[in-house]
Amino acid sequence: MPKPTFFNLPEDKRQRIVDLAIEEFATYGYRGASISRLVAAAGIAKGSFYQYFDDLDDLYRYLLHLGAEQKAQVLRSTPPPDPALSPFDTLRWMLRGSVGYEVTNPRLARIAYRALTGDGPSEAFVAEMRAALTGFYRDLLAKGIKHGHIDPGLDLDAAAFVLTSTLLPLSQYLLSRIDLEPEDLVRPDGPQTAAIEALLDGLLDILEYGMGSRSPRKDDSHG
Amino acid sequence: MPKPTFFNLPEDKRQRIVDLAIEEFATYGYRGASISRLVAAAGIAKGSFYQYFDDLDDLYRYLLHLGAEQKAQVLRSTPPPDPALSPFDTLRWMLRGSVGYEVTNPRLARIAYRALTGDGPSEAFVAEMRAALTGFYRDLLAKGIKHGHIDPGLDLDAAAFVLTSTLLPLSQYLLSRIDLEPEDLVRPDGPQTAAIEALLDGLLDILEYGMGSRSPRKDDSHG
DNA sequence: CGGTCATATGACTGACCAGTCACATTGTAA
DNA sequence: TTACAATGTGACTGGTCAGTCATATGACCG
Repeated sequence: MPKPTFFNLPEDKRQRIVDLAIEEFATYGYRGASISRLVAAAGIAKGSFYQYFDDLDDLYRYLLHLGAEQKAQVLRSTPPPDPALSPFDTLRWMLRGSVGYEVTNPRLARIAYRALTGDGPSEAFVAEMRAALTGFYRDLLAKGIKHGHIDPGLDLDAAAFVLTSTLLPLSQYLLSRIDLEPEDLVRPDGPQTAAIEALLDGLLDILEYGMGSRSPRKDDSHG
Repeated sequence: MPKPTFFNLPEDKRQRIVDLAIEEFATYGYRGASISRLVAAAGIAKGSFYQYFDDLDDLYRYLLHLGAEQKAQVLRSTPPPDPALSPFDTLRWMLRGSVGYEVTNPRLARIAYRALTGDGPSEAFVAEMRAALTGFYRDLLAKGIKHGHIDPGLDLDAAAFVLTSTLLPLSQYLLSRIDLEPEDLVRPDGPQTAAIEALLDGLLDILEYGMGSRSPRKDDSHG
């Protein structure tokens, strides 16, 4: 965590440092980021950086923390669906929120995505965060089975893996497909919003149908 | 591509350099890899490195090329299924081969995986390779529709994205789940092989059911 | 005014790195 | 043996970097 000195900084200066740090990490990745370059861009002395942070890693984790907090706040702004409904209703709600957030904060989203896919402090860090995500999806599906929305014969490991793998890069995929002005994204009635919704529907339809209750479970005797 | 001098090297020396280069990139990533460290480990002079390669990027691309070639060779060792069958039969065949290869060459597989998920020469390089993969899955599904194995109402963009996202990290996921001795993997009747097959079945079942022909396409009117 | 504390500064150190190049060694053919 | 080409070598250059520290600035209080 940053030192008190950092939080005592005037709002605009602190924000400038955060913005430039996001730009630095998003451009060069965790390994490529440089304190020297950052302080030069921010117009502060090298020594000042060390008044604010222990090191680059400290700053990096703070940015991840910031992103997680902002995303959680966006999610809290709309009420979650009834937990008794299908897990895919919950997923749809989560994805609307997180995609909306990430698409309006693409640079920080990119850092967080990379953190979950290998760029980051250590392999263990990455593995830990991914495992947490997979565990969450697993629980969600287990609840879905209890409520009869998910096929009881489902391979939970396989299913949780599919969800993690698919939903994690989703925002990055959408960002790569829609090269557009950020203001388009704010308008909830824009054409891009509709395109995003359509793809999200197509995606969840595949997953929900693939994992949902099946009357006669398909006899799968390959191999 | 490496220079002729590299290919003129005695087999064992060349192999040693390749092995240590794989170790270097797998451990430190594209950005973190160091020529100085590599030549020290390999016991060759810095100058010699430049007799063999233009630079680290040259070596890196050569390793990716090598991995792709080896994987293709493994795939060629078993005949592909009838193209008129379901795309998922083709996928099953591909996955058996590539998972088998990657699980026995985990270090090089890790480099290739990272290359496709952000670590690498440039963002453009990554995007290009991912796009090629997605295009391949898209074509495969399109053929499946023609033969009646895939739902004609399927959102091809969404489906190809799901396949790319799921199948790309599959080997890495399996590798993380099975901490085992490499020799276990060679034995085609080992317990790990069965576990891999089971998860692969569970995975493809979800995807095939989600994308396959549906008699009455589910009415999906969320939103 | 003087004193004290928090903050800002940037020159400096030691480490690492990529890439070069003049020279050494080895292989090969005349 | 000599001559020549291919290959091997590692000290050296110029660059970037993280992290330090003595010093400077400014704010606040007595």
